[in-house]
This record gives sequence, C-alpha cells and structure tokens, in this order.
Amino acid sequence: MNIGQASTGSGVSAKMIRYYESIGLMPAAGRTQSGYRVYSDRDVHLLRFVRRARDLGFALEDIRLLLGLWQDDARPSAAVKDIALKHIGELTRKIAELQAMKRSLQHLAEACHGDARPDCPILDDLSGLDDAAGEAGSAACCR
Amino acid sequence: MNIGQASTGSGVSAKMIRYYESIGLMPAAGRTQSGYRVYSDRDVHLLRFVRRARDLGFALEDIRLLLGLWQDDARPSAAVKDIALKHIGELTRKIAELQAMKRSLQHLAEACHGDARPDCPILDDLSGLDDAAGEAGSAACCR
DNA sequence: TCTTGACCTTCCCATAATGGGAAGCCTTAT
DNA sequence: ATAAGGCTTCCCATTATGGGAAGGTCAAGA
Repeated sequence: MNIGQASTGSGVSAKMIRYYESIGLMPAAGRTQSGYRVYSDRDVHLLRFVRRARDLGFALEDIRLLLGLWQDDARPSAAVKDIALKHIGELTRKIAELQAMKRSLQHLAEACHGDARPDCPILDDLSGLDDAAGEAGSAACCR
Repeated sequence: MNIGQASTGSGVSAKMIRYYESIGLMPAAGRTQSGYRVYSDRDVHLLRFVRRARDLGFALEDIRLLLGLWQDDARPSAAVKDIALKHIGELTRKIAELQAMKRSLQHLAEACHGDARPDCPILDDLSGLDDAAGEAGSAACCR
C-alpha cells in the first residue's frame, strides 16, 4: 500500500510518516522501483500505536522507548509503567502551571470593568502595581 | 545601563531582550558609541511587564497588543479584558486536554502490574486492543 | 601602560512536532 | 495521449528560548 493509504488507515499524515521514518522512529519503508514507499498492515498498526501514544501526550522520544518495549516480548511491564508514570508527572506539573495562570488571570479579569473606561486592574498588575494596595486581583497572590 | 543590568533588573535574559527588540516588541534600544545597548528604568519597567505577561502564559503577539493598550491612555478596559478572556479560554481548553490525557493514562497505569512480567495494559491499549475486552483501563473510555 | 577578566556585539544553530508549498516524476483512467 | 491525482525530495515557517563562537570593549589592578 502507498503512503496515502497508510496515512488514511493510521490517522497519521503522510508528512509525519516520512518524518517518523527520517528520525528512525519507523523502520525505513520498502520502495517500489519508481521510489514510492510501500507499507504493510503491520506498518499501519505501528503508526496507529504512535498516534495513540501522541494522543496521550507522549513525546516522540518516549514513544521510541515504548515501541522498543512493545516489540520486546521479554519486557518487564514495570519499564512501561515507569514511562507512563513519568509522563503523568509531567502532565500533572503542566496542568498545575496552567491552572495557576488561569486562576490569577480570572481574578484580574473579574476585577476589570471591561467597559469604555481606561482603568484596568489587569494592566495595573502587569505594570507591577502589586506594590500599590492590597487588591484581591493581583496575580502575585496566586503565584 | 547595559543589557546585563536590564536583564538582572527585569528577569528577562539578555538573549530575550535582544530578541524582543528584533521582533519589534521593544523599541530599539539606544547605543553607546561603541555599540552597547543602553537602557533606562522605563525600559526595565517595560521588560518587567513583558515578563509578567509571559508568566501568565500570554503569547508574545498578545503581549504586543497589551503593550499597545498599556501605553494608550484612552484604551477601553474592555479591550484588555477581551484579550484576557480569550487567553483564559485557551488555558481552559488546554487544561481540559491535558486532564483527559492524564485521566486515561492513570487508568492504564493503575491496571498495569509494573513488575517483571511482560503483559501490560498500557501497551495493549496503544496497540489498539480496545477491541479485545471491556477493560476499564482503556484510554478510549475517556476520550 | 599593559593585561586580564567580565561584558558586550552579531551570527548561526538547535529545540519539538507539524504544516505549507514548489518542482518534478509516476500511475491510472478516460 | 493527456489530465488528474499521488508520490518524491527539498526548503521554509512556526514559538520562545538557549548555546556557543568569533571578536570588540571596558574597568581594574600590577
């Protein structure tokens, strides 16, 4: 099958399939005499694996490890779980970071009239007017 | 003051200060005869503004708008609030996305023994064995 | 005055993962 | 035979940041 079919069948764009090959995440595909890449059902299966892992937010380097374990019948499941737990940790950290931003920003936005007048607690906070008064909207209160 | 002092005083690296100048986020700094950039307290204030906005997760293009509003005494606070609300929306979306990943992955990790044996629900899920049984750990159940 | 170390300059490269697009070859159906 | 659509490679862009090299500058001490 051609790269287009492999793409449709796996949900990975042809561009990305070539890229994964170029960085050695995928084995180099076979070629027709005219140079077209040729894929098997097994390749599509592998691509789907990569796509699912991407959907779970794994970095390509982690996926490289996961693929290695997947294809190793003697893998200890602990090795897989380690990678997953590490990733969960990263997700947790990132979520907390974004939530802190959101919280600060929400306080500021609530304090902002949002009308035609120019005074704006959001800009005041960004200006560093934390020092001014004890306004509840300061981002500093949430960091 | 030199770029090093401006960096220390603002918490923005010298590298980034030059970058912000190159993309027009900062006005071009004055120069000494020998070519060193020269900064004023006002510049440091501006840099601090940028840094705080970055800390809140604003993209540089949004910060460009915020800086424009900051320096416009006739700005309507609604314009600022719009930018903030839009960003809150993006944060909310991103947080939800990461949380969905985390939830799926946590289910899978809980179902994984994490020992020396090779069988692993995480790999099973990535392999597309959703089709197999009604395992609670499937990522599909959370998407 | 000379040296030395710390600081500055510009320029190029790298990151992570993805998409856009051009120029040109291949295949297939009409 | 010709057109359409698929494939190839190659280059560029994204976002924000850092690393590092090669070379100029400044300040302080010997």
